[in-house]
Amino acid sequence: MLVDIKCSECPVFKSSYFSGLDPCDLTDLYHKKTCYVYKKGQDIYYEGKKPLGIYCIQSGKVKISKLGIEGKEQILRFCMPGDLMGLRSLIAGNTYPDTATTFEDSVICFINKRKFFQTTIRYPELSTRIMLTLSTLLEEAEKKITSMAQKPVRERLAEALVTLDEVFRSDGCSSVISLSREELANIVGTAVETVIRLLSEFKEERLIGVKGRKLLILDKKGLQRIAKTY
Amino acid sequence: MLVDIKCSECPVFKSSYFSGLDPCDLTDLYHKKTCYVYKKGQDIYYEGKKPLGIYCIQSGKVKISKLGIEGKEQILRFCMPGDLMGLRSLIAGNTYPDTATTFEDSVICFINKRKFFQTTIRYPELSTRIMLTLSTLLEEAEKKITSMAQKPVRERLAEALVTLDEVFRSDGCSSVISLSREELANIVGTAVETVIRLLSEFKEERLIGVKGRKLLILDKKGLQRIAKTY
DNA sequence: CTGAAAAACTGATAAAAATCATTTTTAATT
DNA sequence: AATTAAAAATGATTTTTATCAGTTTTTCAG
Repeated sequence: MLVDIKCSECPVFKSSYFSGLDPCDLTDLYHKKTCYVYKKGQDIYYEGKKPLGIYCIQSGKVKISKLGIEGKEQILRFCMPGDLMGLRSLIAGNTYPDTATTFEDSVICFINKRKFFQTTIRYPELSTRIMLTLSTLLEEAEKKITSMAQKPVRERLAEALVTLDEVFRSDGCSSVISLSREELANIVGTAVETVIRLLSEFKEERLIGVKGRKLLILDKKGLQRIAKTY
Repeated sequence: MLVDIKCSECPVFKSSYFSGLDPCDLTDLYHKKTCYVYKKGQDIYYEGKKPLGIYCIQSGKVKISKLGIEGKEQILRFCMPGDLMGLRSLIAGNTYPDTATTFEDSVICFINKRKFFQTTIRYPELSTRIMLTLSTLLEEAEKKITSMAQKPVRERLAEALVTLDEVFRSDGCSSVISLSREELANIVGTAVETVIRLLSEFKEERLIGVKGRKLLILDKKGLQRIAKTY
């Protein structure tokens, strides 16, 4: 598979952070970046590691998680093609506070720190976009804090399924969510058994379909009603 | 009380976002800003309102909260002198996703959108600092999500007390935390009665002192041990 | 295709936390 | 200083959720 393509020919280029660069800078970026192919389940970076640059997802999906009490995984969010990963730590100059793991086979480009900052300085609209991204992530995080603080597990699980549906949907068709029960528990903040019991309830209520590990959202409106996300 | 002082003479100037501005821009900023005096408990902005600029705290403390299920308050964080408030929404161009309420009598300056962006564009290091602030807030928020998901109430309350101690400490002396039990519950995500019972336990264990509404941290290390924040 | 390991599921029980009802204390106001 | 409203505290009870122990199903390497 050809992965080391020109940025201008990248499937995510139009909607990417770099769409505003002029051809010359774009060619330069292409020469400086490095493309890597990752198998499902591989770490791109991990908690405590020093950032050397940023990662841009060409294809695939990535899980961002954090270690909590006694090494228990807390899943924070998912990154999709076109997303930059590791922005935060690169900017703050800290080690990564979380771990990025591919969720399926993925192609991810690496741009080193110096090159990235050079480009950022030249393109103020890139800075603006980064601020926008950080702002959006922060708003989502604070919404999640509120859910965690105030909603019971059933509501949080419904909320998570609705969010996942949006993340995993390809085209218009209803998406298939393929996460282990444990991963669902690590998103919602509950025990695996509780997730299993609640999924059975949702299935009983014809809100979801269950086919082995794969979940199918059947009644998104119904789940949203349970989740109380208006 | 004289509040409409020159930015360069502001008590928080040295450590402020604007410390890098040259004298000319600083004078201009001073002429464009507006100072307001707020009584304790007043809203500076509220959820759903459109941002018209940003707020810079000259003196006082501000509580940032969000409405959750059935209007229940979720307290997200506190802002201190020198902090900018409302950055996020101004950048994202959205209505405020949260409410800022003074926690004590405060003096807060307002800088309108246009002026602020003019300045930001002229000073790349200001953009960088904003990105840094947003990054830090995001990291803290994601840490809090993990706590909410994985820690029992007792640990979360201990954690909140340690954080509050750092927020409210003036100089080196141990700080006095003056929040209602309900507000503590709205930080931690629990019921008021649970907070009351746990505070009694902490008092019993000589971790805190209770004098009416005022709490005194007696054994920060001990609380950190309970909170499991190493 | 088969067997072992992992994941999913089920039921019983325990623990944590919320809710409800009531009393006591504190703070604010006249 | 007395009055009153709000906040804090306490006890009993219920609900929610976690934990434990065991069974069934699925997945995947050989």
